[in-house]
Amino acid sequence: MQIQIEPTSEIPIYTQLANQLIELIAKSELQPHAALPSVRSLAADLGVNMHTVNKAYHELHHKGIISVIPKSGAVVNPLPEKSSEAARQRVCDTLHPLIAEALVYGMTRDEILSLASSLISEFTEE
Amino acid sequence: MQIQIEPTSEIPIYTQLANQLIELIAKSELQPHAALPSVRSLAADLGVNMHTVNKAYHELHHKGIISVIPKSGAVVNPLPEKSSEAARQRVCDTLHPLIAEALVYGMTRDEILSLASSLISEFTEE
DNA sequence: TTTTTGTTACAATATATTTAGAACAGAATG
DNA sequence: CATTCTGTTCTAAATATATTGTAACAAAAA
Repeated sequence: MQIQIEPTSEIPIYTQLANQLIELIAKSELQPHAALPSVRSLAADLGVNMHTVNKAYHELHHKGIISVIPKSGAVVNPLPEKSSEAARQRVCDTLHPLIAEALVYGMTRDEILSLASSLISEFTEE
Repeated sequence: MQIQIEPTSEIPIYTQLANQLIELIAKSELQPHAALPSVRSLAADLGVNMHTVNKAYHELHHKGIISVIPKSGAVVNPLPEKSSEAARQRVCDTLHPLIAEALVYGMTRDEILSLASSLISEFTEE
């Protein structure tokens, strides 16, 4: 489980962890039905508190990306064949201000779209 | 200045404000060299504290989007003809985990790219 | 049966967010 | 020139969030 936490980052540790787990799933390095490490063992590996890992897991659970089975553990959910409306809305809400920022930075439509395209390739072609 | 703040949002007020100002600039409703309202007047309009508006302005200043002239006021910077490497990096850093999330939600490459494209149009064609 | 698991509870610390009040000096306005 | 407005700075306080620690519990797994 190749995960790097930067304790001095302005991004909360639980968010860093949730993001990196999402990226591992997107790259299929964590496949559907795969069991995630226990909150205690992953916390020990990363040098953070159990509750911090637990918080990351529950954020992923809330987004429907993993299932947390009480007293047992967490497993990766299968990728839905069709994205839910709620999921698309979540992506849209985050993407909206980011697109505005990119435009204000002087990025062109093509620059933005090819950046997005290359980031997608990074996950789907590795 | 059509800005709506949601006090109960999990997104900090100063971030909501900064994002909406960026969107106004992206839509050219706030044009280059336009003066932003004083921190006191905008704070009064929005029903928030002066320091909260000040924090939003300085975040935009830090991103190079506006200039804050001491003891005078804030003005919108001209859109750069060419996006800086730092700006592109900032967009990339935010876009990277979002793309991963969209893929894990089951969104296809085309769904993601056409969502991005339509969001770009929303700013450039209105 | 023993170990491991997530869960829950209480507590403590640190940081971030938001508000408030006041004072200051430079800029803008009349 | 005098007044008003401006962002800046400072202190202060309240609230929320983030992180860690310890402990105990009951269910699952070994």
